Amino acid sequence: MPQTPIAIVWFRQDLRLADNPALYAAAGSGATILPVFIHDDEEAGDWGPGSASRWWLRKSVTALNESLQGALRIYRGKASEILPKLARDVGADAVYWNRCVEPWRVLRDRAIKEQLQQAGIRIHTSNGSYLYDPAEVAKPDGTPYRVFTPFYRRGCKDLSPRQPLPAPKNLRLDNSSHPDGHDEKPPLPAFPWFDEAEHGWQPGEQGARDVLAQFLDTGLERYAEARDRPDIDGVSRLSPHLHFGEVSPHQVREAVLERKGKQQHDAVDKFLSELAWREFSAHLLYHWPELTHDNLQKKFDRFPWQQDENLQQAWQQGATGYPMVDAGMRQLWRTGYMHNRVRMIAASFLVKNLLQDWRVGARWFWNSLLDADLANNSASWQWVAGCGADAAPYFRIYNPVSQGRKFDPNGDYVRRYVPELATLPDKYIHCPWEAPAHVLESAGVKLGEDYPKPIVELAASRTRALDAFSSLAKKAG
DNA sequence: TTTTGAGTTGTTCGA
DNA sequence: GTCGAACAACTCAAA
Repeated sequence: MPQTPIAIVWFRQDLRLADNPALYAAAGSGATILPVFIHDDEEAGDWGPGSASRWWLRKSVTALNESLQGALRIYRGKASEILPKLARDVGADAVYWNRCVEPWRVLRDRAIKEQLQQAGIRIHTSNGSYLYDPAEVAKPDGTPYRVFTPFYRRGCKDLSPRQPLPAPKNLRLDNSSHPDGHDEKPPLPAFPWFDEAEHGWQPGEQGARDVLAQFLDTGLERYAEARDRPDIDGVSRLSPHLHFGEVSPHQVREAVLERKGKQQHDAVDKFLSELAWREFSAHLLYHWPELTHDNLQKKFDRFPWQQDENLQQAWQQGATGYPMVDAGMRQLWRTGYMHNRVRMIAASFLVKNLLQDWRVGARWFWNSLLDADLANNSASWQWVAGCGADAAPYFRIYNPVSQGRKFDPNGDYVRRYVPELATLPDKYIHCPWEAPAHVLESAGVKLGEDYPKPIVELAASRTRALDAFSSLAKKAG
């Protein structure tokens, strides 16, 4: 038997040492720490990490292992088998982890907890990943919120997030050899074609710290106006770091609040409310696990989705003939990332103008986004489709041309990702089909050859979407 | 229980 | 070019 008790710390979406409540508690117990990560694709079912996420995850786990001086045991397989066996084999006294909201994890973790407890092992779980514990926020009558504003203004008001915890000092790590673990074989690289140098991401806790520092220095002050502009880098770019828990929302919140001077007041509030949307998505997924696949509003079960694989493929490939949509979809394919404003435009186009089921889009994003997050992705797609928690006005249908003119006024963003249109004048950069023949010719663009003609007509497809929505309103449908 | 006010992100039309 | 109004009906939150 070991001289000191052994505590397993099970890392999941909290790949950091600082402000990690599970790690902090385990270290504080005086036990020898045995850190573990498990690639559990089997129990994840349909929602294991997508292709792009795998690239990130692999790097981030490696970075975490380095911070832990190589002590991280990395396994591949069913956590419900690996963890109890490991706990038995090493004679663990306790197992620590931070809770997640993905339905498959909630179910799995509950079963593992019971199993371990029956074996006499102490389980210690924490809320490591959200400012407001999704299970704790509730209306006065005890039921969960379905609308953002009251959730944020009321539900979260009296719950004050914790101060970030320091990284534990003098971690007593288990250094014994462990031939059974340490499956270092990385998952297949997901996006073999994408150029790592191009996007400049650095997965891991240090990378997250750098991105946050950069945002505080140069991004925050203009965040309120710039966040909607894909042509200038006005967003925080924290999303993948937050998703994998390389930085906690508590750390981000605290850092941002420190900057809440007079000038940055609005920007800070705006940014914190964006962080709160992440909280709201987690709240929704926690309370409505069917969010990933069922319309939250049941009447949408009879929405007349079309199923057209040609249209879906054109959308996926960035070949719809609408530059703003195509630029976004190509940015996604090339870099594993898409600017938030463009996500809404591209998503709205698929769901409203093409009448394709939101689940088709959600699946594509899940697979292609480095920051794919089940709560954010599911909640946001339902929001765009109008079947989500809050009743979006039925008439909110984005026009990719007006959105382009408004948020990419010089066409810089389009030109970056749709280079075949690069020499087109600003006036036509968002609507090449309206350009006179001689303009197209001098820009060297043959519509239908170099760049597609629009696959649907905007006004007609908008009317069609409005009709589809009003068909839902009819009683007894 | 009933009632009232409100609901992230938009577009179009006509004055 | 700018600006305000219209665009369904519904659900949720809270009084």
